[in-house]
Amino acid sequence: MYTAFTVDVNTVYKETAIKLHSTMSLARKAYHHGELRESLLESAEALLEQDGPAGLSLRKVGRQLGVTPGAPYRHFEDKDALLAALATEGFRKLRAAMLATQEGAADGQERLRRAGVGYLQFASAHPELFRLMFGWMPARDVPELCDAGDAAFAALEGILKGCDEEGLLSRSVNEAGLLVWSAVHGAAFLTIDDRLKLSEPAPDAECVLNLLHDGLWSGIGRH
Amino acid sequence: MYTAFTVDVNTVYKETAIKLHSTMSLARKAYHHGELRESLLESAEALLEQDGPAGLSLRKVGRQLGVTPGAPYRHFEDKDALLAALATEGFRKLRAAMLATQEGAADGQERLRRAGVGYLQFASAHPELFRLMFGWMPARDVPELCDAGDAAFAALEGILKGCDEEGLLSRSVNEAGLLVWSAVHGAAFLTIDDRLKLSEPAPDAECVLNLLHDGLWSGIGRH
DNA sequence: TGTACATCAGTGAACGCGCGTTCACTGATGTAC
DNA sequence: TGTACATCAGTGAACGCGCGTTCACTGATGTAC
Repeated sequence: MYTAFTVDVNTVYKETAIKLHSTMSLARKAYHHGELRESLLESAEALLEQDGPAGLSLRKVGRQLGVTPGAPYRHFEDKDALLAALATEGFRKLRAAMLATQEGAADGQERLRRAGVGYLQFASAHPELFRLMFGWMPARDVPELCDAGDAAFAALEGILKGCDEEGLLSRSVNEAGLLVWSAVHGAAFLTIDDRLKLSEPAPDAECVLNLLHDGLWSGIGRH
Repeated sequence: MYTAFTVDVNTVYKETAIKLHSTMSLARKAYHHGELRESLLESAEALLEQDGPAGLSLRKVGRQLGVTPGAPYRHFEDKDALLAALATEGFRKLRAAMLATQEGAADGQERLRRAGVGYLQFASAHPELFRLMFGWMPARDVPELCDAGDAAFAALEGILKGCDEEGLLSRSVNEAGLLVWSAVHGAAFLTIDDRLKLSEPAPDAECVLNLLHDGLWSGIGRH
């Protein structure tokens, strides 16, 4: 029984990258990794953020996990499937980021502001993933991926509908949505491409979004 | 003298992809291409738009031009240099697109609108190039490329300054710039990623931009 | 509780591929006299 | 105008590389009895 070694292994090898699990943990190397699918996704995202999309290869991900080149194929049909799973997870996280701080918001306007901050923070935290999600997704039509993308957009739409019901909007939900989404999405890209030199040091997500929010809400024109 | 064949060649081989030039043109195959640098850039952009960044290789570009794999190295130090040149040219075209229809505009507001339309049209016409310009540029700091990018931004800034001098703006040029650029940039990405399902068929650049413009100028909130 | 066995999740070697890049070369161009 | 020659812009063969993917295999797991 390998499990007999659990304790020693945990202390002796904790400095190695090998992750130990209660049900497997063993001397040096597990034949069965145990959570390879999750680990692949994690490693792939780390690699993506580090080297960009061109630097992401299945072999590298496997290598980083101490696993054979063929191993990932037990969990993903091919490389594209891994990327799709990555993007899908990304959309879920993006949605979660928008909705994370909704509680306790006074009104629709404040809910919208908070969702925008979440959007920008997500993009800043995962720039390459964000690019992958938006630049690459249309190529493949994976239902799961599309659903996750739609759900993220639906979160924004829901908040705007709330605004509308509260009588806050001067135009249709669709028009307001186009404007709001464009502005936040554009700001996200400009931020991760480091094209915003508004101040030194670079302004954080909340600050950028407050500027956007004020401008969007009341316009840039003199009335 | 090969030039003696010019006329015949032009008629006989016009169906082949070989481009003939007054100073070289010859039987079937020129040793010296004549305009290889320009041709490489053209072919590379076509390939980029067709297959995306992953599908762009120097060898393919050369092949498409009927030239040896080594030939491009007479004109570009390496692949990155070609990409940088492509992006540089892209920023020049983007700037030109923004400024192309400025003449005859009644005021700053109209100038801003037209610049926005140009921006959107450029992105629609060259989606992959647009992505390359914005996603990839920060990696390398090629002075020419940075200059071209700055010049494009400066065009927008100039128009906004004009608006400011005409007393049209309710906020600073910097704040208005962040908002306007974000909105148009975001709309550009959403457009090329085909995420805007406002209407069927998809709205054109002018239409999307008019919506943005109205919203930006007067805000989405009820006053 | 123990044993047999189907299933699962890895191994590791191999495949063919297209890529970026180098290099010694050669044909074409253009310039000096 | 003609000739010699330096320079330029190609050739084509070769290099090593890392990649995605396949495949027969085997160790580990979990389930039925």
